[in-house]
Amino acid sequence: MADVVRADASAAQGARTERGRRTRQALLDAAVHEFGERGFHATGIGEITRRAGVALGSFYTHFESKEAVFRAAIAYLSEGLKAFVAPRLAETTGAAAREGAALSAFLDYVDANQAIYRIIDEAEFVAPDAHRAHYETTVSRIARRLKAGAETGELRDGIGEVEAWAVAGMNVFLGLRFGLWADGEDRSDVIERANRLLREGLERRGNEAA
Amino acid sequence: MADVVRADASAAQGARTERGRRTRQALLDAAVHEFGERGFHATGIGEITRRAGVALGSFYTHFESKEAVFRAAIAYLSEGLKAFVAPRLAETTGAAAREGAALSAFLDYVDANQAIYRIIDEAEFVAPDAHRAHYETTVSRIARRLKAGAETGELRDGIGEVEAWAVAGMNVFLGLRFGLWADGEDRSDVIERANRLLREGLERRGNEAA
Amino acid sequence: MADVVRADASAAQGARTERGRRTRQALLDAAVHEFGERGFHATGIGEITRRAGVALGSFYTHFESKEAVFRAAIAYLSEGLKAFVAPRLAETTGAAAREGAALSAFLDYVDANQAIYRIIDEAEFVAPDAHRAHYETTVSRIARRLKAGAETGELRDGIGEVEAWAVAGMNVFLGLRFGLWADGEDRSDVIERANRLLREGLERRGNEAA
Amino acid sequence: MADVVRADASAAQGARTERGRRTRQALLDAAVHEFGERGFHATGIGEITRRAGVALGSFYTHFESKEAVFRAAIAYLSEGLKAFVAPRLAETTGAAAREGAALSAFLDYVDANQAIYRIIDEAEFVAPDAHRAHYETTVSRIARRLKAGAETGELRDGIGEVEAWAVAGMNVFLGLRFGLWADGEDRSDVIERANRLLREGLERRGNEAA
DNA sequence: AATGAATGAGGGTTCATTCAT
DNA sequence: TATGAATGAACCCTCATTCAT
Repeated sequence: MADVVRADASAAQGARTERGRRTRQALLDAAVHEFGERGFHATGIGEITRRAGVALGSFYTHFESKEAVFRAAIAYLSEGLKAFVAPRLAETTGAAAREGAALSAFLDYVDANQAIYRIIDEAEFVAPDAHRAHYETTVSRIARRLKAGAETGELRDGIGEVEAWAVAGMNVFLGLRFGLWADGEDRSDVIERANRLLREGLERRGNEAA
Repeated sequence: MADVVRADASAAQGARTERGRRTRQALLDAAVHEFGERGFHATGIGEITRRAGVALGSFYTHFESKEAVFRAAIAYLSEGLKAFVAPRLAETTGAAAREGAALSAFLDYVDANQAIYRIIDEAEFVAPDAHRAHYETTVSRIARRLKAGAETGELRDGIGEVEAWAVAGMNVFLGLRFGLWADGEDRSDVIERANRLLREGLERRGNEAA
Repeated sequence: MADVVRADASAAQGARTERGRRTRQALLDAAVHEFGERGFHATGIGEITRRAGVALGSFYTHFESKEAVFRAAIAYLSEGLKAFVAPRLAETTGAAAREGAALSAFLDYVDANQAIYRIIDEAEFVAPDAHRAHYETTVSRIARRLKAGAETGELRDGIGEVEAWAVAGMNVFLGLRFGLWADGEDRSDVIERANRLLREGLERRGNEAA
Repeated sequence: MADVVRADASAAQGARTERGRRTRQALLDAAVHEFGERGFHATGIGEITRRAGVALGSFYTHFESKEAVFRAAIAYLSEGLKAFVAPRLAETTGAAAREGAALSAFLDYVDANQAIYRIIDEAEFVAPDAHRAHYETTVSRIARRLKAGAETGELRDGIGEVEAWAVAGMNVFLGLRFGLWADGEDRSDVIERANRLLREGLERRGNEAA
């Protein structure tokens, strides 16, 4: 996710002074919240600047357009997620366990950053390239992990892109249902079940008989 | 999907005469295409009526509002998908095979109705209740099938909502990548791999050793 | 002037009904007045619609943009001027007299349509092509008359574009000073002097001596 | 033209130090170019300062407002023109020849300072008083020359303001067509024709017969 | 039912000018 | 003097919806 399309204007304009950098960050934070709560189309520039505590016109000192903040918001959340998940993966050993850790970390991140769902989903319409780039990066990270697991002999040989997209879809939907729409479910149970599905599949094994 | 929230105006207004029924259908078709191509916000009523070949004002003879056609479009696609998938499931036996058939049918439907992705995804922002209802219905259908598989002994006991959401996510993401964004991949390979993942999981079995 | 660049939207949109035609004309009249009084940049769409007695949005039912009405206004005045001058020329005989009649008619038109100056002058910045086209058409009309005068033997041979531009400039500046900025001067004296300049030039003739 | 309305801030502010004087001049030069290329309304302060190589805020150290630089630009060009034309007039004898020299010099000035047209024309809307003052000064200079010619007996008696405005219009339009919009025409021919028109008029003389 | 003109609130963006450093 | 961020009024245009025919 680190290298999601970067179309924001951070370099092109503004942010020459420390004060400018702070204002830009305030605007970006405000945008993440507003977009997350109301969505891109329902959010006006005025709402972003009001939340950031600056004048309307100041917005354009730091971002080229509404779409530009939106893209900046995607990059911000994408990178935030990556930074949040990485250490949790690092401290986990075992290919299957690592996928469980990834899901677990993802659920935790969603808890604290609910905006990520709406923003990345809405990107399908507002910034299709960034949307696709986000998922492709995500999936390629998963694919890399799965291939590493195959190399150590923990996972089956021949695992590739299809499996990675399947895992990504699983995580995203579980994050939607048990992260964003969480309703008091036992989260460790969710993770354990997802992990078992990934490890063993759904079929009854011979030695599991009645 | 049949019972997705019905907030459209089909019953409330219009459709009294045959002519009216045809106009309404032309508008609905046009809306599905326009929403699918441009998205809800980028599509104007005028574009729908132009595509349908009727005057602007006529739109409101058949639909209460823009949101109303959008909901009608969701219902239309939802029901279309259900009607398309059902017979393919009916002719398949075996719990695992049935999930493969469901995915296969879904991919085929997406091929012919690419609008379904954009419309249902955008519903998250435009008609959140319909969006959520769509997924919950989808998942509950999967859950019912999985439970049936457990009862026949083909699948593990205890399979429930978590697994159903996981399967749904898998299907949706594979449909996105290998249906909507298809790029010449071998589709039967996709289905086979997804099915194997679902049946056996990803771990190397003991008897698979070198 | 009849064939000044026509970039207005009269054909493309609106004006399908009689009511529409009336509204469009009201907007055009209002635009001519506002542009004439305040200029293009100082005039807002709201001022035009207020003067026309219609809602703001209605403007865009009839014109594509602010620039489009401006171009329509140029064409309107250009054609109005031509229609006003033509009969006065028709009833005049003699090449030199005809130029005097043209100036005289022009001064009268300016009296009643002061907007023409500001609108055509401002076109240099707002619609440069229309501006240039206006002058080129004007000049070519003058050139045609001068050549006709040369053919009848009233005017010198070899008169061409240069002389036509000179005459045009003379007329425009006299119109500016003694039409738009008129300050009680005797207009017939102006016309007579201009005409004499055109016929005889400024040099003292031999037979005029003291 | 020297005494065109001076509303610029040159005296009022800035220009205390040598550095300040240089910055002010850089801004004025930049403004002349930008106004000449894009026009008053399409030119932003930021474009002027960028071209001048100074920070945005510095603009207001040297000019009171955008209108103020515009007026300064008018004065600058007006005076430049006068300074350019004067020596060419001084070295010419004969009333008619002097008008030819004036036109010739004007065309040469326009070549090198195309901005003069757009800036002075746009002044009609931006600084009407300066615009009018510019033309009145120009015309009064012409009138003075014509009257001098009448006094020496070269030109007819009774020549006055009307003739001066006519000459001014001629020059301006010839400058527009054969200076600004020049298209490879033979300039000396233009000057000769204009001069002949001024001296002799357009009518065929008796002694010109076939 | 159908038509197309009319409505007006709302939104993104610009830009001359001011301010703090 | 110079800098560049900050300000906020103003403006053009869009578009869902209503209305008169």
